[in-house]
Amino acid sequence: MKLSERKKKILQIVVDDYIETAVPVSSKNITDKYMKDVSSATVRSELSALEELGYLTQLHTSSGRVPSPEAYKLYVSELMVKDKLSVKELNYIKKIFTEKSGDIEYVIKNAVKIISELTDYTSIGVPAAGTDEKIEIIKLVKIKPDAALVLIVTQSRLYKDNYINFPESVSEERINNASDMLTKIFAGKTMVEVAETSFDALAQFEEYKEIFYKVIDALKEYAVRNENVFMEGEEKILNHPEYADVDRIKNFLSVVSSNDKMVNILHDDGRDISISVKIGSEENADGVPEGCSVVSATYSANGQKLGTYGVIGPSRMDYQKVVAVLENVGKILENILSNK
Amino acid sequence: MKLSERKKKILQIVVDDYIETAVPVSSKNITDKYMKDVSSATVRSELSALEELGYLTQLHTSSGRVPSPEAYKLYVSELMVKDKLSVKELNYIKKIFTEKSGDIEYVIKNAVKIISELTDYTSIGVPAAGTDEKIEIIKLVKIKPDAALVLIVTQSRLYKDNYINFPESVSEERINNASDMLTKIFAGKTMVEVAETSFDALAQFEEYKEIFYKVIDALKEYAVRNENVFMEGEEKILNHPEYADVDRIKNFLSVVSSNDKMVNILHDDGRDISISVKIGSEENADGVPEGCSVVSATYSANGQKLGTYGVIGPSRMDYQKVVAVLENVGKILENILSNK
DNA sequence: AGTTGGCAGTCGGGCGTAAAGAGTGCTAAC
DNA sequence: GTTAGCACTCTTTACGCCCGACTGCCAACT
Repeated sequence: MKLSERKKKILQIVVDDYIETAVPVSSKNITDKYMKDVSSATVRSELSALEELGYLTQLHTSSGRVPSPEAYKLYVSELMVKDKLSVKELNYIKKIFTEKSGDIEYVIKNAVKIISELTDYTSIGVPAAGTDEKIEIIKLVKIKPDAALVLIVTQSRLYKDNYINFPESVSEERINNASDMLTKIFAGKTMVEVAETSFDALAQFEEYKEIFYKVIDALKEYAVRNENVFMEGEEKILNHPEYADVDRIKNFLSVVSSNDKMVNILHDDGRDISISVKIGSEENADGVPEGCSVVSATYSANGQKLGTYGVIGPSRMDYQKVVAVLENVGKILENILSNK
Repeated sequence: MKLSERKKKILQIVVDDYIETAVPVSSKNITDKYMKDVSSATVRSELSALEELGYLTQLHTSSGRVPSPEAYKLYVSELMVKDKLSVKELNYIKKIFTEKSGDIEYVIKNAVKIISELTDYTSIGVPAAGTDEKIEIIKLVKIKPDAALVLIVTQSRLYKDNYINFPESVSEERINNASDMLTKIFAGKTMVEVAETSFDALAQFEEYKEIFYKVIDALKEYAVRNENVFMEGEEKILNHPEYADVDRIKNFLSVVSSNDKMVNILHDDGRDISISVKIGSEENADGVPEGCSVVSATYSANGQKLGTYGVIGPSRMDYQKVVAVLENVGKILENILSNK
């Protein structure tokens, strides 16, 4: 079902116009604004054909046409004219990322913020799971007489959110020894492996075994714990006229504020494409709410996946801008992080 | 302007009924449901008097009465019957807090989650600023050949979100030495003090001064960095009929998703009360949106403020439940944390 | 003096009708 | 293949209307 050039052009016009105005597009509107060389009747028959093909729908008999999810897909993959960011915007992105440094979570937080600012949509990010990376260092840091912070360093991540408590005070020396031994034992294994193995052999380390078991528990917890989802501008969805309806808002927010659902939606499909576009529809149970689209990208540095970032908004989304922003943030990010 | 007992009773009835039903309360409704001993005409004159006193308002001449912010204030401080949590709810709270441990941020996250679950409102929490506490330990932990994590331990907090990068690889020994020296130099001072002092004297430490200055920068950043605001259930506001209006939702979300604004609202006023209730109105520029109320409490353990937690929702809020939940979560939390 | 029933007055919400407006689909002619 | 024209459909808005829900006031009662 190849589309004629004119059909493509008209479809592009419909999508562009609908994205801009949020108003169903009529044949007259098309001829007036974009195609003065033909009459509205001609366009009408083309529109009718495009509807037959599943690219357009009508809300009711006497309304203009609205793009279907299929139309958006085609638009993004073939019809859309790619946007370029202004120099100002590019510099802004660069500035943020060179000023700040830190671990992946911090980078993602900033990326999400920038993306939301530049696109004016709700933006989201999840760090790539590092639990299948090899452990490099395990370190216990004594914080209180009877408590220590468990740090796990893998190639791309630092896990630093778990604590262990001891029944009584433990000397710094013991803790340092334990750190060194743990690193020796577990370096080269992944957290998932550690979580799945039983370490009966550790029982031999008499005086340390208690600490070891606690650390293993901490490791296991990291392995199953959900990744943080970072989000910015969840209220921006309200700026769009299709979200004047409270039920839709409710639905949107309930999806967006559920970490599990967002991780699921953002989870990259292993496909090796830079930018993925998911468009919500009734059948598509991907988790993307109907009428919503998610545009996302997975960024890497030195061959290691860093995380997935994206934008969620109405299907009637400014894909040109969004794709441009995601691509550029990605490029700049990967450059900076790879050079390190 | 003391209210007669009957006026108080009627005002209480109006607030109770309005909280329950969200419908303006009429005189007939009152006599039918709550005061069968008098006629509606009698109640009408009382209502009229209460309106005169500023406790009630009418949306239009032929509507029932709605409580004013003043009425809610009086209701919470004098009229309301305190609620008790069920044993099931109490056990649920206890279970969560004994199972989990960790630093303050983790505790707050959990508290906020529980509060939102039990009250069914949007709940929020901010850790108390620890930047005016005395530093106990400064520790640099080598993560990569040329990068270290900066840990600062104060009495109640652990700061663990700042990194420093070195131009070249630095040995573990040097880093450990630096940690020890830094702890000696800065222990007993607060981060705010450190941020305000200039440490020209450090220039003498030749080979360490570079590391020192970077750590001081990190300290300064902690000192000015905004506290995290934890939030749960921001979509729950939509369950209330007064938030059927998109503009109000927008306003609510824009306040709630601004960390600065929330910190401002939650900032405890130094007053030594356990539970604070702020009710939004036009004049009151406290930052609480009109039509909203914030109920919050500041929790401490061992004389040290831990953080402020609360609930934000429509002024027509189930104060009985909310106050009970906040009080009990606080009690349980303080018990558990003090015994440690 | 406080309370009550009754009644007039006000306002909002729901409903049907009417008219206007926006678009389409179809057809006959070019 | 394209076009102008026309009939048809459906939404939106407005208007008028009536009903119901309250209140406020007043005169009568306890």
